Amino acid sequence: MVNQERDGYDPSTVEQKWQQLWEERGTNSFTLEELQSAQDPFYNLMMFPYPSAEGLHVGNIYAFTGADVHGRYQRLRGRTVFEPIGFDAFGIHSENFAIKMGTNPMDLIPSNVENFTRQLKRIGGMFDWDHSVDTTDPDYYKWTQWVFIQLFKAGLVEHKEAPVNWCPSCMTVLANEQVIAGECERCNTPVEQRQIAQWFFKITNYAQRLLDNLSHIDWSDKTLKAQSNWIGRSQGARLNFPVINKDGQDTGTMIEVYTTRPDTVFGATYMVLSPEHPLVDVVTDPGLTEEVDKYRQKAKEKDLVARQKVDKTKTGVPTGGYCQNPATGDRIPIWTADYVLMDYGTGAIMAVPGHDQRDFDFAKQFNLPVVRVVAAPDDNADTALEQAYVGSGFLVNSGQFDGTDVSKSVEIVTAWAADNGWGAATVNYRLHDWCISRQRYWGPPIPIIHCNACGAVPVPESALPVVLPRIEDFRPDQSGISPLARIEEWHKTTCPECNAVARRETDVSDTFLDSGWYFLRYPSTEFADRPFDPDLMRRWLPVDTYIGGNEHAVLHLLYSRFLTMALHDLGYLDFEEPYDIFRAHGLIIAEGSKMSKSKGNVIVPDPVIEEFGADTLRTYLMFLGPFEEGGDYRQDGIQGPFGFLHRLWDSVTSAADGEPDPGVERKVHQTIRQVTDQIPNLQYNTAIAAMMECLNVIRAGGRIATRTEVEPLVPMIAPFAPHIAEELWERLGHSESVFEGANWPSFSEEKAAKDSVTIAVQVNGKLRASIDVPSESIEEDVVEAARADENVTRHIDGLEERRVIYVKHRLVNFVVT
RNA sequence: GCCGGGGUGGCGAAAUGGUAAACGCAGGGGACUUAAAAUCCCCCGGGCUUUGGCCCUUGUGGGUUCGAUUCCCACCCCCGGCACCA
Repeated sequence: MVNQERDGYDPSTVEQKWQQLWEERGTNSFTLEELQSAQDPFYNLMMFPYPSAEGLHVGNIYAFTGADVHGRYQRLRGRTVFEPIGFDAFGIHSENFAIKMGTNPMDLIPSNVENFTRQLKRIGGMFDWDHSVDTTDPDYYKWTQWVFIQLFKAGLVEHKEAPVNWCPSCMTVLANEQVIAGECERCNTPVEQRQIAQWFFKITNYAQRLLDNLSHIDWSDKTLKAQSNWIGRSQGARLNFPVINKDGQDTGTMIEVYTTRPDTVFGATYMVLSPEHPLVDVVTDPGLTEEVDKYRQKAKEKDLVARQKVDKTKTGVPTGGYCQNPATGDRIPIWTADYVLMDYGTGAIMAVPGHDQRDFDFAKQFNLPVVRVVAAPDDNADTALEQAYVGSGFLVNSGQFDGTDVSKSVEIVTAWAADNGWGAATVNYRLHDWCISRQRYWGPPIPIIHCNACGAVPVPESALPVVLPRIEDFRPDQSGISPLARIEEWHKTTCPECNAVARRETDVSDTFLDSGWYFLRYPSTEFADRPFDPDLMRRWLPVDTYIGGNEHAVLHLLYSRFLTMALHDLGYLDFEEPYDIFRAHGLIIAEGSKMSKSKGNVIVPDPVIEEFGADTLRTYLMFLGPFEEGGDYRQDGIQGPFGFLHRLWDSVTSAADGEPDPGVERKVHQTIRQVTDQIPNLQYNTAIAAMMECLNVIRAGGRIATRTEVEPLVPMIAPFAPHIAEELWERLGHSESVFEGANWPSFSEEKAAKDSVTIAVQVNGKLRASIDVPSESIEEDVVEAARADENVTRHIDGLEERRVIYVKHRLVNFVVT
């Protein structure tokens, strides 16, 4: 423990004082006029939290502090920094928690938001509380619904049937994460799939643009890669296989398959349709209908998670139908098997067991023929296949294409198929359309009215918001559909077009829609008549820096890019990418292992702030390790930054007038240089270490600092420890906040320059001496000084000197034999 | 299986081709003090040592280089994500 009596630093007094002053003076908040006229604007965004009942944990604080440091630094450099925060309070988490507690989410959320607000203020974030958003506020979700309607009008919204996880015992829709090992997490009943009509956003229309833009946005590499993998562009071909009857005659039905290896078509020995494929009924032999139906029913009973698990033992049944392989003319059987997914490609494949491991496994299981159509350079057409071969080589057993190298075969065979009218090159994406329907209560109602005569009609914009009614019975029940469907007085309405009796859509929208556009709203919260003001958009958007967790690498970050792109195309925005820079922060663990309630190692910030202050906690978190990699929170380690801030306080408050010591001044300038370089690159841990080192030099031997030596450390520590920085800045005689005006210190290369340098002297790469030489010494002098060193002499005497390596200001290496 | 990120003292870590272990924690010794705290000074990867020094050490094995924690190849382990994507 530090003696507070002596140095007078009491974190809680200082922090309360400055938090109050910031609020009174409006230090961190903007008026509308200020936003409209801001010079050199910098939009500093961080991912807004979901306000849980537990409150903020140290992982949240870590993320917010790292982003806040970035914003505060930009402000100290003179930029006008807008740093808003809000609450992503709709969604299944809040709803499940409310169900568990037996509380209505409408009561639960405000108290959570209040608690989060208190905690966020306490850690000293530079938040503009006048521009906060809460996604559950009708003034906000009015515009979420507006976004839906704009996309609907643009033809980017589609209503179609899609499978959902269904618990037959709870009679409710489950989210994927509520399905544990194929069973409902609440009652352990096996989960099945149900087809329900749902609303989709056609994000796949944008797949190529979403992929292409990745090459010019400045994002963390791992996030870019995750998005690119998620979009999953693949190049291949669609091939048509005619269905034939028992006599080998064409029935007029075609099965279209997608393949990335059209060149292996000669090896397609059977076909597989996904159990959901509509042609299964058409091709199935009447004698096998029962078997096939049984299999399809079994597949349906699998939940969506289990269905996609890799399983060594493949299942499937023959349909009794046949196709003709258009390359060989052979008759090949049609099977149905659940290893083929309706979701991808065309939901049907040509099976090439020789060159696809899944098809190979299936063929072995059911004794289907395996034909080699690619041979490795040292193999031939008859080399046996022990497993699917996917390497390089040349085509075999492929008619006129025998001998074609596989590097060219895809193109050549596709062209042949196209010429003969049974195929075409195509691009396929793994990305699916975005299902935004939720058969739940806690979200914004989807603003659609279903009319028997007019179909699905959007709610007129003048009638927005469609307010989510407070209902006591918000839990899922036996009816199995959205809770709002039970409230007739709510969903019964009239059609906006024909005035007939009609019904409101009773599904609510996905939380990712709420968070998909929130950054557009922050600057415009004053405007009740528009979601975002065009002038403010031009001044502040796109976001300059967005910092958040990589757990949102695909969903949130992809959806918000899509919405921005769509709104751009509709003429609402003049940019199409929302975030210039995105950086993913690392994860905080505690005492070497992941924080979890069950382990009981969750660090709660409040008691830590109580004992050490927010400034120490912030500085410690940023000191733990590289911000983009995370760190290990250890209880004992906080003493380091705590002591550092105390010593800084002591040195600043006792600083004397006078000339700085030249050696100390050099260190100060070197430190400014390093910290200035590292903070914008989020290298916070080493920037803090540099300041610690600098203060150690200033205080060495118990010396009292001069004011010029220690003053630059105050604005430099300010991004990390804003309260103590404000207090010390004031005590140094400044009347304004350190954050008003560009108070970042400057350095001079001249003053940072060393007048002597330590040179490592090696013989054959091994260190034999260290010598000090004047930094402007010429090579010859340094080499001679090195050669003169006694220990060096011992190692080179009597040997032949072949080379001397000289690296300025670094080393001399004598290469001898 | 695929795609990321990692593996360095007792611990968190630093160094991106040039003195491995900066900074901090924990530990040990000393100064100041009636005492404690705070502050300041010293030690703190391992081994050998004639105390001058010498040898070993960044997951493992190889390579490139005067020189490799850093670049290349192969392998092992840990963490995260995706996963029958045709």
